[in-house]
Amino acid sequence: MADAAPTATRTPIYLKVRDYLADDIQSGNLPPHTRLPSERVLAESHDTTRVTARLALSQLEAEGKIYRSNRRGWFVSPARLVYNPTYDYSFTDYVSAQGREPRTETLGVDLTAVSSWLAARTGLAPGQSIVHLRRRRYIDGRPVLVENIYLDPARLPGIERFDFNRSLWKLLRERYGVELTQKQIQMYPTALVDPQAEALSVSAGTAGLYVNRLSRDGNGRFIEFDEEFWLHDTLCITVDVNAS
Amino acid sequence: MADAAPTATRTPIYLKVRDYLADDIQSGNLPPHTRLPSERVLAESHDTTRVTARLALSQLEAEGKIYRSNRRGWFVSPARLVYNPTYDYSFTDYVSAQGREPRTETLGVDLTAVSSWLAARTGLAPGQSIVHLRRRRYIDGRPVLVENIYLDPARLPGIERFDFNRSLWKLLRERYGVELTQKQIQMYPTALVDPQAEALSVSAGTAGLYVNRLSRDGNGRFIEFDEEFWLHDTLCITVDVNAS
DNA sequence: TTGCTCATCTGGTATAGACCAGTTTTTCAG
DNA sequence: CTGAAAAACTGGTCTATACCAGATGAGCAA
Repeated sequence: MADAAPTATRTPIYLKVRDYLADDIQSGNLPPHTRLPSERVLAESHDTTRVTARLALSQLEAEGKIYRSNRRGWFVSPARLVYNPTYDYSFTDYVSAQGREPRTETLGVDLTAVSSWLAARTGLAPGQSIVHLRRRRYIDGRPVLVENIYLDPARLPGIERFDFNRSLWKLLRERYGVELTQKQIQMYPTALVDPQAEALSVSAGTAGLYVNRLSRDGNGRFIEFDEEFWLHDTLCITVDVNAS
Repeated sequence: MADAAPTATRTPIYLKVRDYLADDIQSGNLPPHTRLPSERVLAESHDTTRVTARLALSQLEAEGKIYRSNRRGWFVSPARLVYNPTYDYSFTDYVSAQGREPRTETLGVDLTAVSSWLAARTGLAPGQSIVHLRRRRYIDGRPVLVENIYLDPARLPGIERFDFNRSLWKLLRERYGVELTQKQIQMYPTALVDPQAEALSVSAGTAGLYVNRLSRDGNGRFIEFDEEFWLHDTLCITVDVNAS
């Protein structure tokens, strides 16, 4: 007889908490970058436990509506950056054009050997020297991606000495007269794991988007291979196609 | 003095369990669609609790290495489908070409009115009649996406009476002589929530990839708008660009 | 063989704590 | 006022347990 009560309330608690917060975000009560109440406060105010509150928060994180900052709290995600990987606009141009503030940080430049994986993807000879550039990029002060860029020093002599905190494509165009006319892009959602997760100050397993791009010049010659690891909530990819 | 022990073991338990399973998958010990040991067994064999075992499993799920089947267990993910949304190949062709078995299921066809959101995206008049088609698609028996397709009955008379379990694009080409020459594609990672999550038999919050595609004919006239909700571990998107 | 029941297995949801490691704020000595 | 130390707070990881609901398979009845 205890279960004679109406079974209408079949919605799990964590989904109610999720929807409660989602409404607050949707309505504009919680603008982007606002900090949410702490897990303990959320749990108490919904009369539940931290584990359940975290379930709700993880749901919103998976939807891209909130993000976490290590041991600082949960924050409302800003709008996604609209990003068209087929265009030759630089990250800086994109971000600025959408009213946001871009920043690029070079994490390291070194000369390394082409791995067998990279060789298979690019057609370069395994073991040949290649310039490896690592960068971290920010939008409005939040790190949103890290990337590995591979450039052929034989094709681009002296490339390792430039300032990589600015647009690489502009550099290629202006200093080397290179136009990137053929691109092969691959991308898929996956979790960020450790070298990248740490570089973005997120915990391992945070949802991400992996994008790589192989660029050649008009003669089909290798110019650049770029691997980007994005936080999954930061971008919306667009592609326009006009078939012949 | 208790902490005089070497602090080498700073790796959380759930990451060890994750790596243990990842190795087993990587090495081929656990081929695609194999069921993993149950959470209770995993917890016991790693001398920990179910909560921690679930953390490890969630990590692998986020990476796309395993998937869950509602209350049946955790399974090894098969390879991602390579999918090029700019090409005119049908889902059926893609999947077959990669040695997998496609299946398409029509969930419903109805005549509805163009919503303001759809109008803004497509340029159609708000309120005008439109054919709404819902389908679910499978790879090797696993449901991997649900989609909403909107077609203009004025442009495609009688469209609602065809068999949608086959390729829509072939139908458009063969019965209506329509070629889809302009496409605008948007996509971003997000969680699957309820109408879609339920249709795919996954729990709300499962990671997904949202893709939409607006197609026009050679004259720029609206033909189709398609919204796809994919399980995030099922595909790898590729795009080729040849700039002029 | 077919179809049903039922026990058993699975993951899904939830409670109630605990300690740790960073971050932020407060406090207080100088 | 300044700067360093301490306290208070945050999420991160973890234990131990409970009950529920859907999936599965064994066993049995027709």
